[in-house]
Amino acid sequence: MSDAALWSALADPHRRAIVTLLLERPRPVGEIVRACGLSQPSTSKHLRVLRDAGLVRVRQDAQRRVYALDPAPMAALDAWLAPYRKLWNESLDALGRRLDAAPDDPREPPPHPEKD
Amino acid sequence: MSDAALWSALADPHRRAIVTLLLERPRPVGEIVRACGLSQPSTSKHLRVLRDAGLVRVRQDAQRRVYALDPAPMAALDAWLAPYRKLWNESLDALGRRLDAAPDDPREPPPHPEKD
DNA sequence: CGCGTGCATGCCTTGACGGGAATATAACCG
DNA sequence: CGGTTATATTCCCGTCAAGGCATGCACGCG
Repeated sequence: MSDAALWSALADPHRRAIVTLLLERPRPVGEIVRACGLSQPSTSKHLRVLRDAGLVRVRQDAQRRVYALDPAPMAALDAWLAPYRKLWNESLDALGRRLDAAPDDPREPPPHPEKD
Repeated sequence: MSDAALWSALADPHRRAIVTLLLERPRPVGEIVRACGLSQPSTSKHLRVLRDAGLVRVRQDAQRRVYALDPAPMAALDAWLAPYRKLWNESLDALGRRLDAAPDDPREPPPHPEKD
């Protein structure tokens, strides 16, 4: 599961900030450094993690390295999330209904927990 | 922002496994322990993290604690992911068509979206 | 009641991670 | 070539999280 690299890459707030930053447009390292208020080495290390996760690609422009977002790996997140998506729609929907509905409606859905 | 709790909760592979496990049905702790091969205390601690992130709810049934998934917080992940979703659709589409549109492209390694 | 079961919590150790400073590397400029 | 800019890498340290063990706690049962 190389999902692991993806999740752990995005688990860090600074890295999510960088990704969000690159959502607007590609940026050179120096700009990212200034934007997220970290030291240049730390930023470079974060960028390395993102690169290893496949989330960003780098293009060399003279001495500068311009980092660009590659959103493709996030499709894996979306795929992982997919089974839950319909669930939370149901539950949010059911919640609103329940708060507003009859006092004695059934609480347990058909799929009953088994086992003793 | 409690996004942090959510992301860090799901960043751990064991916790993702637990969540996936609870996707099928609610389960008591003992069952989760057996399923993910950790010690009971470790499992309980993971469950605590998931509970703090709002991802699971617990129902007491005699001595047993039955954990159930609460997918609602994942909507936040979905929301975060939303801006990228259209991007990766575009890029996947464009990827097969024109990998390199830059006129001055130096020599980028072939951007292979392969998983290892 | 006391005891066994099922789970949570506290303590401790270890390993991974993040941050900064210093240093290395690469590219441009003169 | 030497110097300067822009970024990557290394070293070191503090912090934190994960895991196991021992223990505490609640509940049900005999």
